[in-house]
Amino acid sequence: MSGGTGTGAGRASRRRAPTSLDVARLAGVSQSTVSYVLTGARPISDATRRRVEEAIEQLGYHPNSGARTLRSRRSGVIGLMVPKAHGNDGPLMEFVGAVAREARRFGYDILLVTAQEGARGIDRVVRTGICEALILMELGKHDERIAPVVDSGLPFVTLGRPDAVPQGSMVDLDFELLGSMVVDRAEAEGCERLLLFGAMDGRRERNEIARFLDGVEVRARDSALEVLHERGRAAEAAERAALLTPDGSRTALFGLTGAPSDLFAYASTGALTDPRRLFIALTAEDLLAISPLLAAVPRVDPRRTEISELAVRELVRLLDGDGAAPRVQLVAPRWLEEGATRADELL
Amino acid sequence: MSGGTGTGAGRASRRRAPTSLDVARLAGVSQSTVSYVLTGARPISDATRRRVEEAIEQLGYHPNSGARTLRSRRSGVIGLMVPKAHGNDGPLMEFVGAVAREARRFGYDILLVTAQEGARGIDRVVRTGICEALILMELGKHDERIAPVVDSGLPFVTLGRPDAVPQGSMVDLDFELLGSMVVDRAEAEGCERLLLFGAMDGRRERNEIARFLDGVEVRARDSALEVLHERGRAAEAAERAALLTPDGSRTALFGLTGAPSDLFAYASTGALTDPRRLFIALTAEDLLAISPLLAAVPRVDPRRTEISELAVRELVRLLDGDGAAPRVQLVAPRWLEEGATRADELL
DNA sequence: TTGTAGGCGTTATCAG
DNA sequence: CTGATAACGCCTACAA
Repeated sequence: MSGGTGTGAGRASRRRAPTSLDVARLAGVSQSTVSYVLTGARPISDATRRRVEEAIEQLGYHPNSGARTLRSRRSGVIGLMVPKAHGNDGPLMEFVGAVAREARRFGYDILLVTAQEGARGIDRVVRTGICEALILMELGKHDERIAPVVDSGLPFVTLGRPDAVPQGSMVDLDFELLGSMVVDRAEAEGCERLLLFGAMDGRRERNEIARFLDGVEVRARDSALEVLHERGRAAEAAERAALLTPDGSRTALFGLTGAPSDLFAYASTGALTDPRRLFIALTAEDLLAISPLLAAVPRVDPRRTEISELAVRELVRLLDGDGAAPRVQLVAPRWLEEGATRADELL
Repeated sequence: MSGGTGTGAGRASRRRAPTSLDVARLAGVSQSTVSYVLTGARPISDATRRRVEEAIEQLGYHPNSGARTLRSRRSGVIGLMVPKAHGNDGPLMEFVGAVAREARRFGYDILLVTAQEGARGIDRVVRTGICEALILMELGKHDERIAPVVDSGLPFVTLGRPDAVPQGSMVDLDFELLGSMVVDRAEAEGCERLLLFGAMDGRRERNEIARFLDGVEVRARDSALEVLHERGRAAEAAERAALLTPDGSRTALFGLTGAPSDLFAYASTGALTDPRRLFIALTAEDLLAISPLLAAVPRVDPRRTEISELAVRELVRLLDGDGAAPRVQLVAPRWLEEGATRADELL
């Protein structure tokens, strides 16, 4: 490419983009053949396929999205309903990024639908045909936004389950399993008590906490472990745990929700220096990653990336498989052990 | 609505969506009239307008996005290039959410383009006509993804400036101003020294840090303030600051980057208990919001929401105004004072 | 102030 | 295995 208007950094001459007809002419075939090469909806001889692909390459042809959507009624776009960020939105971005990446692997793009738009927003992206499927995050138990989704008949997946919505699939962390895992762990660590903190009892209406507590309860039923709840903050829980723990016994401390900063602060005062009496575990929030003090505490991986990817794959299954039935999939939490539980090393 | 197929939660009968022709028939006008009512591209009498709007309402009509895009070459979609999350992505989500909300205010939707896709991804959304404009986040100094954007001739805005890209607009925090603000503040606080931490010198290649340091340098030139750099972490900087500070004098400590956890830990040891000797300030990361220990420290608001909104409005200006020239807009940082600088209250 | 008609670029149904 | 051709739903000159 010597001179003229090459592919190079020319002055953004906004000349008409090549169409499939241009490709067809260059390849010496009909327009429909080009389409069939692209969609693979019909067998094409290797010879012509090659010619078409060369023409596509040569012209830098990209099929027009609007025309394709209009004709095929498939936009290749998945709507992602994101909640309005509240406080620490790091985890949220992890979901969003993972969803977007995985969607691309299957040829889909992600369009953001903010929670702020409410049911109208869902209605809009669905009725205008912008989105051909939906992923819904942090749906409330009886969310107004579920109606237009179900009404549309489009396939959808919810991340975290509000209540059973039989028309769509669901992907979530297995909070019930997590509950039993925590009980198991506490016992394995030789604890006599398990003290839960993070305002768990105040949030029975939140499904994930209810399920976690169910898991704890069921598993603790045939166990000698005493389960206690702490209304307040982590530091208070830790203090109470220390008071509750006689010499020679041990107490486990577990917080489901994020924001362990006060525990962090409490730990740094040296009040949690006896690992023989206290076993501490948390859910893995990004905060911990940057906090050397809590890096050694066992954490539960909430598996956000896996959940996001699974949600996308499930949606693709619903889109591809014609009469694929919706289903619920739970992802098992995992213990992350980056170090021993040596609270005496916290400082 | 008694029986039959009302608007209610019927069994998602995916019947054909109403078209503008349906609306026209119901309103007793021609199809084009419906279009003109919607686009406002031609004056319509109040009577017919009302009839059309009623028909639209009655049928629940939404214009088909594909058809509209195909015909008008405007998709109403803005591509948002998000970087791959690294560590603490809370700030990232703040940008994304604010961009999405503001875009909706102007009738645009946001499509995610992951950095992972690279230049190919940009090329794709641009050439297929999915996006009619772009917002680029965290572009590298000489980013490969800038070429296809410029080539496309589409309007775009960068958040944070890599290097001058005269074809597009830019919106960013005024880091130079921030530099001078920090120097000013240090002087106002009666400090003799300003100690900067957060690996600033190691990241001269990052434009924002370079600009911040420029601001510091220029402002400190005609000042008695001594400016020092700390390679290491916040805690080390604080320790060094304490060592450097003779009785009766005072040192300012400022960290530009986030992740102040080690300063946090350091503060909680009681090592920073003398506010007469140390003045501490930080950029406001979300981490601080949940950390009672650092809540009282003066922070700089990086104004992510304002920057995001401004970026969207700038893009709308480029899209609407025909020959609107690209420009650079810097947002002034602000001091957040939620409390005095009383390090002795940190614990 | 309103109606008529052509075409945007693709897919998919006809034939061959 | 491949070609011609009719929509998909909307916008917008051109006519009236």
